[in-house]
Amino acid sequence: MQTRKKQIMAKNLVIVESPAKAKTIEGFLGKEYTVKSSLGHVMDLDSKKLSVDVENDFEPQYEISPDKKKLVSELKKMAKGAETVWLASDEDREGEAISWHLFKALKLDEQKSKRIVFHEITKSAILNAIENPRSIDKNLVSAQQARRVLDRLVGYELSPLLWRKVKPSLSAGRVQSVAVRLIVEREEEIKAFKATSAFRTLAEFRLSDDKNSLSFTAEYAERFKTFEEAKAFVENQVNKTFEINSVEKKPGKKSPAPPFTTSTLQQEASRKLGMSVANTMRVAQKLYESGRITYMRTDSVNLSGQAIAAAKEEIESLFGKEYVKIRKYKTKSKGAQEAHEAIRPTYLNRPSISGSREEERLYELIWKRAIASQMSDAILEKTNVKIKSSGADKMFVANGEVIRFDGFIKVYRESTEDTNEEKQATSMLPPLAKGDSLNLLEMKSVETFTRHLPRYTEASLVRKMEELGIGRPSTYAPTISTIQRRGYVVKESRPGDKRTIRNIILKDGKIEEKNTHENTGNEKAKLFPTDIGVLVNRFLLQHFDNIINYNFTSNVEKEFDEIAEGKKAWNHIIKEFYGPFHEKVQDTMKNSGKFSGEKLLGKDPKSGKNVYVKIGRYGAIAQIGDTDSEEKPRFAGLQKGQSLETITLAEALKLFEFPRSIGQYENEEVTVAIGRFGPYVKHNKLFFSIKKEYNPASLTLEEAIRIIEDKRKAEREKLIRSYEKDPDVQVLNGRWGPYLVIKKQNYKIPKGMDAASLTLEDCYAIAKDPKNMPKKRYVKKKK
DNA sequence: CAGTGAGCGAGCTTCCGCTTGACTT
Repeated sequence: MQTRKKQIMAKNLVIVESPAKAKTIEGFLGKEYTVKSSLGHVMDLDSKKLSVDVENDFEPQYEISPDKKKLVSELKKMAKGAETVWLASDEDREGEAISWHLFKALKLDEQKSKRIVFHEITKSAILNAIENPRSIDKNLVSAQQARRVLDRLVGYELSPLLWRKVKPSLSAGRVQSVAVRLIVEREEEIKAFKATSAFRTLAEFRLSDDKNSLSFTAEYAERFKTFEEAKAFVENQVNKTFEINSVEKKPGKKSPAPPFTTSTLQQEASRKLGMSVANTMRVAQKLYESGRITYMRTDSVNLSGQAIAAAKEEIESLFGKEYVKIRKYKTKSKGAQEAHEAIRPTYLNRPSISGSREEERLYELIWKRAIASQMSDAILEKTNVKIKSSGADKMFVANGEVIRFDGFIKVYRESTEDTNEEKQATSMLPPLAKGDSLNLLEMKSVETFTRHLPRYTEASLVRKMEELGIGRPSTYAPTISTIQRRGYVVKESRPGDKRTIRNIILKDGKIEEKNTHENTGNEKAKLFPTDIGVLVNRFLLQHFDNIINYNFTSNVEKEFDEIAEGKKAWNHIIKEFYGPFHEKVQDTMKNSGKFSGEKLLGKDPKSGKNVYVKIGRYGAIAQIGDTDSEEKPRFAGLQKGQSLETITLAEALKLFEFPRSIGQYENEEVTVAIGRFGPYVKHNKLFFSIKKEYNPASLTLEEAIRIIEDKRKAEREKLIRSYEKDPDVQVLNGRWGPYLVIKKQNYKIPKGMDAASLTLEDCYAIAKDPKNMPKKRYVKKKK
């Protein structure tokens, strides 16, 4: 085979991290080069053990990652046949370690292997790299090792402590625990927040001598604390005269945002396209693999010279020379390693591509942002107008903004942050001059409330993490799913409350008081902490505040830098940390009791016993009676939506009304109970989930029978075919279409076969073919 | 996920950062 021959004969083997990159680079290099990818790290610590010898200078026990065994042996074979192996992993701490691990795993020869680096995937950059090889930077590798070992020690000592003291299967780590802390603390701030209100007074004016001129709005420079003050003020404005006191014009400008990094892409895709962080990355990966964009996991805002030139050309041809402004951006984020370019289209002369709807929209966003980053400033003219009332001490103020030259705004405008700041409305202003007399069309004093800090969205959490230097572009999305999977945090939409707003309106010389309403506290796809999240955070804060300190990562990063510079030995750094840390872990393990968040709600009126809520082995539970009393306490799980913090005694007592017998059906007892997955009806050993439209507390026998019959009907419709001769064989209709079941084993039905007309023999044949076996799930979660 | 929470005890869970597939009943 052609490729095989080429591989054996290739004089040079180049190894990069990503296969898409390998393909591109192979095109740049001649026949004498074969380019392969390592798919990231090839060696790691065994996940089953601590794999760090804490007694022996913290020697890490690396092994070839189980899913990389095949790849490594393949690369090893190819390396043997090559004259030179070029280790071309990314130029950052992790990349250096990947090269080192490849060197070890492939058993490379120092004479025959070279380390090269490049920051952009262009022919000249690659050729330049080949001209300037170096050797592996062992100090940088040590810094990575320190990072890896520290994370392992923290994660694998804290997590088991949580299993013992809080709940099994929990986890803690340098990054995830801080992410949870951010969300828990934001929620606490929101709970402690008390909204206050003030009255803003807005007036709509028009020039007196020009009935056709544009009307505009100005705000009085004082806000009134009370309704009475506001009312007195507005009443005093009746039949007063208004005149322009001053008009001030100032030039202003706006500059474009830098091209996307992983974090800014996630934020803008969330705000502008409503995409989740994980989805954004999935779609970006597709665009990358199909050669549409550069690498999507990057912390760099840098563009290659080639890209800048292409952007310039594109802007010139689309909008003209005056729209071009070449800019070099510098990263501001902590701990950025800048191994790649910013995220940009591979070809800047393509404003759009064809693909799935999401691919098209995300691509367009990336194109616009990259193009706009090389465009001129928008030139603005800001106007500030002050208006004097004959019946007020302070002025009314109007702000206007006119765009004199649109510049980059022609293409792209960054969306605004979700903050608690009120938007300062600017409006279009008619031509105004000092001394102009104005007619008052309407004046309104409106009650406005202060707002609490916003809850985090996935994307705004990433932004905050980046700001703190916690996590990396490749881990933002996975970290966010981890903290949700562990049950520390939930992403939810919650309806808000209606709030009454008082208004005082002056129109046509008459004063009117009016109440209007606004919706407040409505949340869409925001992150909320759960009981467990709050509890684990409290536990960690109590015992390990140094680790979930917001500065922990940036402090250790400084030490990693010193290791990289050869100023410190990596295991010294680890030793300094581990001594006191490990002692604290052991002390907590021994001397601290269960950390269940137990809370006394009150007394059960029937038995007089104490009623508690706490976190149990499977989640939040209510308990009647004391644990150390002679009589066993009774337990009941809390329902979805209930929380330790908000549950009342009455609500907790209600939970003990289950399981409850509600009658007989087909000579079998029907009971209602609440399980881990919500309320259910039990009948003849079978379970039937109770849907939201029913209330389990008052479920009648009739309703229960309907639930049972509905499920039976669905079951009947599920069955496409069964066979008299062999009752073990069934053709069923599932979520993903028809499938075959033989003795509880599922099989895929090959494409092109009609499920309804399968004979028993067909079924056996399908079951025999290993192709139709359901493959093992990648992420296996089994007890 | 499977409808528990006593008590005993075995056996399991877990980190962060690099990368893609393979896959869902």
